[in-house]
Amino acid sequence: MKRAKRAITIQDVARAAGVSVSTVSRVLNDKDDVSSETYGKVQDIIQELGYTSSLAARSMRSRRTNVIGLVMPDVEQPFPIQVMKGVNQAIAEANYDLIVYTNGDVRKNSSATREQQYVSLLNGSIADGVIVITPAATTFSTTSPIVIVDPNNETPDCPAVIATNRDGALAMMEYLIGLGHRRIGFIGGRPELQSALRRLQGYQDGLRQANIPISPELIQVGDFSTQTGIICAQKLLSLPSPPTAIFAANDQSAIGVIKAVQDAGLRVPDDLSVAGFDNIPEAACINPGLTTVDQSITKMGYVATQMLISLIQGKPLDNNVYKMTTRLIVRDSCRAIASDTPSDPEGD
Amino acid sequence: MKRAKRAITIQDVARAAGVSVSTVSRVLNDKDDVSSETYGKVQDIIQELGYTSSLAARSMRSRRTNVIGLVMPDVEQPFPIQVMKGVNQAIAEANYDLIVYTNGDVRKNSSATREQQYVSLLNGSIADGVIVITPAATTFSTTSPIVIVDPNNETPDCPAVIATNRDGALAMMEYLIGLGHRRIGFIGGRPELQSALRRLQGYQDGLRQANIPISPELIQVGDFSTQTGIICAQKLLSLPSPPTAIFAANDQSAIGVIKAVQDAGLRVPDDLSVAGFDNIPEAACINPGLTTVDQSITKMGYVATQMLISLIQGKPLDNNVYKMTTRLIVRDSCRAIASDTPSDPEGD
DNA sequence: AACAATACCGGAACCGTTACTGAAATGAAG
DNA sequence: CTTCATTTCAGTAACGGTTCCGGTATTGTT
Repeated sequence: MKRAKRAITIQDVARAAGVSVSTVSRVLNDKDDVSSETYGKVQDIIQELGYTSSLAARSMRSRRTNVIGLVMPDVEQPFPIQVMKGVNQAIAEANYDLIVYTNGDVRKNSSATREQQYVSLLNGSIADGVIVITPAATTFSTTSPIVIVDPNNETPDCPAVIATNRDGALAMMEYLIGLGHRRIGFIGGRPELQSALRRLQGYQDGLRQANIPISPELIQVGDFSTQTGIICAQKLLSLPSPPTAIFAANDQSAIGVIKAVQDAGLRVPDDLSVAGFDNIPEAACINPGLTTVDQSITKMGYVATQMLISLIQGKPLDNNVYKMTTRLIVRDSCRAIASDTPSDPEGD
Repeated sequence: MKRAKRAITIQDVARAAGVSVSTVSRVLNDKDDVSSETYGKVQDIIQELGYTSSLAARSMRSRRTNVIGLVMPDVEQPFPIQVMKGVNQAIAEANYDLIVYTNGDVRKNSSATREQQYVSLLNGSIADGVIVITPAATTFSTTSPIVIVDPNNETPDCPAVIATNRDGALAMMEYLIGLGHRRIGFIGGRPELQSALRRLQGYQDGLRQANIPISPELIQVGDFSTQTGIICAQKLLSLPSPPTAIFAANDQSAIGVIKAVQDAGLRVPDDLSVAGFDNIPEAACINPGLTTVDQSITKMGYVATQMLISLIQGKPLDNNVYKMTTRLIVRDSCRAIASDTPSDPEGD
């Protein structure tokens, strides 16, 4: 590894090329008032010295860096990772660069002030715009464009991409009820997040729609983690009258439910149906395949990035809020209830 | 969303507090020559205005940012994502911040010059040190510390974390041969990567050790992707004398192999044993569970970060190269060969 | 040939921050 | 009452770029 004492600066290039610093800068930024001869000479020197302009210095002076900032809540969860992939795709196509800002400590992340700090940090200095994933905060103060994925308020006051959480959950409930389930357990997500509340609402609306009374004991408060999914599932299973299906507010929890059920010596879906929400990659490869609600997480990141780039380039948005439609993904973790229910046994 | 016209600078804070800019700077950096009275006043104003210092300006002036840069080859692959998680953990513990630099386009990433660009970009301006994952380049020019995860040369000239790729592959071969397999197919990784070559070497050494001749037709050149895993598996299966086991150079390929085998109407492990390398999370949840080689990917990121932080703080490293030991993970995708081999059928 | 227009380039100011230098104020010591 | 050290702060020069402004040299126009 070569380890230079000092980084090569634009001064070094200028000196080597025998031109002024400002001329080198013009070459770097493809300004037109440079003779092709000088342009070539400077380019050669840049190649030769392996010069890369300092992002810090550049962004400080000219408020344009071609870098997009991404603030991630937690790198352990599949959801933000999936969003990040979508962001990455859009970034690549638009010839921007991506800087991800993240803090490993989960506990710190719920803090809204910390999120604001990151936004300020990126936006004020380095990035032309910022994307924030699943913030705890509901509002941000910023000088450059911002787009929020899965915002934490119902009617976001800044550009955002949201999934139709209630509709998706409702669709799942219609599916489960259609399979004959009447006692359906629900494992919620972190209650401080809007998306979790909307999914709970879909659950409740589904029951109401089918004239099934809502039983509070069937509703558990989770936190989107596998571990808590296991615990909540155990609670539901130990009820005097346990549910015949469990709908978890995200796939991570649902995977926990499947684990708990199998550990209890029961089989999915034969003894209990399990449904999730998100359609993360793991949902397809676990056994049994998880029936879930797809919300095109990667596409959410992709769309958010396109929106942000439009804003950066000064183009107005068609819609300030992009609603990502959800889609029911039927795999093998749910089954029609057959025993002791003399309803309509369709051939399936 | 509040959208200020101009970001708040240290000047604004100084003016509001009635002190000089340099005093505010000293408060920010906890220098000792400031009276507690002034300190409190300035802190209050900072809170009130919601001031965050510009990372760009700060890093330009003082060569200390408390930020660590991570250069990722590709955000689609599980390997770098796993490493990133480990990096993130160590970052959080050490109270650093993390900036990830990535470029979405896979084709661009193999370019060594592009990697160098990213390294320069981060190191020269923003980050106190840089971690590079699975570079195509073998050497980097940099002014600040750098640690490489899975470097692309056998004897790295800069601090690195490497898995014992050959040993791990050898252990897998011993296991497979111990199960009675003699015709073992191999699906390699991207041949320009050192880790892929070392695994191939482990495969060959395993055969040699057991006095099994190396058949070139059993060795396929892959690229670590699931898609290519499928294609290579199909080629191997269509051989006049197909293998009884396939060892893929990574889990992604192995998953492709399982798909291809199942699509061909065969069963894993009954008709064919399949083994992988990496132990990515998916390996545990596919059906059948993939027998693979664990190389503690997350820990690689964790260790690399600790090494980098030591270097940043001026502490010398015990070892310039950290070798991560590999471990055989036996799941359900391999089975002892029973039919038509009158060797030694040990009870297992 | 004289002048205007244009292409090309250098000089200098500035972006927001920190490090260094030094000055005013205060207190201690002679 | 002077002298000197100490505390506390303000002023200023960088850091590495970009951009505006203006100055030559070249070209075009009459």
